[in-house]
Amino acid sequence: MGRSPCCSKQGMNRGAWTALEDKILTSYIKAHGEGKWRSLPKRAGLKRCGKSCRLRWLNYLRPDIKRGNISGDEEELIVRLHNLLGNRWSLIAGRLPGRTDNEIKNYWNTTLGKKAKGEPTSTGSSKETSPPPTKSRAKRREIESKTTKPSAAATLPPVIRTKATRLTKVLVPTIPQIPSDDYNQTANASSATNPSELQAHQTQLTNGQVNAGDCNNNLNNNYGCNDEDDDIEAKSGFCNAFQSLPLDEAMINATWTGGNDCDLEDYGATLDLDSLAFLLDSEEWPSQGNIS
DNA sequence: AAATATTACAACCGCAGTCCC
DNA sequence: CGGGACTGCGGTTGTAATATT
Repeated sequence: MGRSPCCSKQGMNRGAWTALEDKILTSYIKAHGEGKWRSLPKRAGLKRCGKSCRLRWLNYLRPDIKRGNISGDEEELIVRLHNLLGNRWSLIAGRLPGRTDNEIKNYWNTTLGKKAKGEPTSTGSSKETSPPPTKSRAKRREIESKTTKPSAAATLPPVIRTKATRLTKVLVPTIPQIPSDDYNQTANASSATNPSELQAHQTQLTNGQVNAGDCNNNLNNNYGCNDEDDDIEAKSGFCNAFQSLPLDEAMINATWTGGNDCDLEDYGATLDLDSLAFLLDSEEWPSQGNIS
């Protein structure tokens, strides 16, 4: 497959965007909408590659972006989601309204990743922490690569995947099969969902009979999502996680109650920070090995 | 005040999935 | 069905700003 030449073309601007370029891109997208990134620069009169325009828009210029000041709640959620999902920044970002995958990724790499490793963090002012040993970045990388791998592997949860992989296909992992008695018990405990439907759904999941579209429909039908423009990709990712769930009582009760909105951050309108934190607190939340 | 180190984050790179002819 | 184009993603790099020596 051919790769786009992107910014390597002669005459293309690279590096930091100017205010003028931002303005041109913003006004063009406002007038014509997103998409067709490859041809967008030409049509908009920008000397940038489409990729660069897309990135600039998604990570910086979009009007709904919330910038800076990641709150404690958000930080905690990022940590928990990272424990759960690994470096799938887009999925994590999908649960943090107004945050971009790039921002979360940067925040993790500069702040939270160090915390997770038990290193002193520079969050806020670096004056607040004892001065770190003097190392250039290259030296630090060299040292980290030699020294941190074994201990990090022992202390950090295993990362699911390192390569970019979209979740448009539903992978059905080995799902811990719930004994029917137990299942009926948990299903009956739910007042929000029909137990027989749930059981049928789980059977489908176990047998690999549910694809992303079905899952999408189920989300729409059962969990209050109605907007057809919803991000199927994010839902698919959600479906993957959903399929891995043992569907215990806490999950059924706490998470899937109905709602009218269908934003990415709140499937079923209850996946707000609190409920998601509750969800992640569940002992039954699957290990990462079940998700990939 | 100057030099050096460190941090934060915007931007780029390249792979992989999907679309479409 | 095959292959090129397009798009999205995570990893990595470049660099301005800030802190430290």
